[in-house]
Amino acid sequence: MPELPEVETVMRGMRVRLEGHIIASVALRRADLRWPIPPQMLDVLPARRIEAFARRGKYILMRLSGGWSVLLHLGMSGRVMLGMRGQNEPPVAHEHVVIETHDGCRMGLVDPRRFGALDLIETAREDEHRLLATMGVEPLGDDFTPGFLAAAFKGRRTPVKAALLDQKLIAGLGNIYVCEALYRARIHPAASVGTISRAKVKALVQACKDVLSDAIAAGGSSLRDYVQPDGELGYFQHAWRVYGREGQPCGDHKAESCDCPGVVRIVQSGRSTFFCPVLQPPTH
DNA sequence: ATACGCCCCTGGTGGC
DNA sequence: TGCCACCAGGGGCGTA
Repeated sequence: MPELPEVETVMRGMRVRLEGHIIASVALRRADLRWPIPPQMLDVLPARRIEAFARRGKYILMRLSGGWSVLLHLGMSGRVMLGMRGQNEPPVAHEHVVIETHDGCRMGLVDPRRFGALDLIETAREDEHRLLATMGVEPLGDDFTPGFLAAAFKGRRTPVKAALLDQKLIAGLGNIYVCEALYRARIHPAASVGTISRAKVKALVQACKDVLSDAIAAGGSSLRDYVQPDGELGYFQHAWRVYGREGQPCGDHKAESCDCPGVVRIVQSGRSTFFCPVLQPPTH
């Protein structure tokens, strides 16, 4: 479910509901997600104040008093359920972790496939964490520029789809938004990065930023308030222009139209890629 | 040092 | 209904 915009929106929801609150209890219903959950969370978290939230790529950081941070990744199927402590709540399947605060806020972490991750780290050493240390630039940050991307692409033959998915290069783009960004920039997903013109690189950087900020804006507006009893945010606008539209016309019907015979689906490094064969020709 | 499969795991969907 | 193959937003890791 979550790529950068979804993670950002989940984090904002957590911030609104939990920042400033004191943790009362932690329940680990399962000892492991992708990796073991450090059991010392049970000792460390209670009585600490939730000071701040941050996002790094697709990771959420929850910073606590006393110099501890909780690191959270939602994997493919992770969801954060935010609500109030209740009595007759039906149990939620795959709710592996529950954190409650003194004033009754309840956060459940649901993750059926358990590709997600949860860890406890010292706030001062967040950047040294093995999962964060090698992360690339934030695509919405000032460091992600045409110059940066052109330098990274120079002389390399990696397919551009794979390069954009590489979290060590750019942190936060996933399969859907990469397809959408390549479509907006009119670049074929199999193009070797070293062959992409400077103008196209520039368009690609802008397309990445646009596609992410559009989705964040849609996510924020779809949450009227953050007092929803669940974190079921999913993908906000399902109006993808190419993703999931194999055989259908590309674009968003209104603003764009194309005579293409339909969106094409190919598989690159084991994952589906969708693109328009007319607007994203193999050479340019 | 880079690149590519493999694998982790559960659930939904569509065909027979 | 049942069974089965296939697919799914991620990403680390071992092997070449």
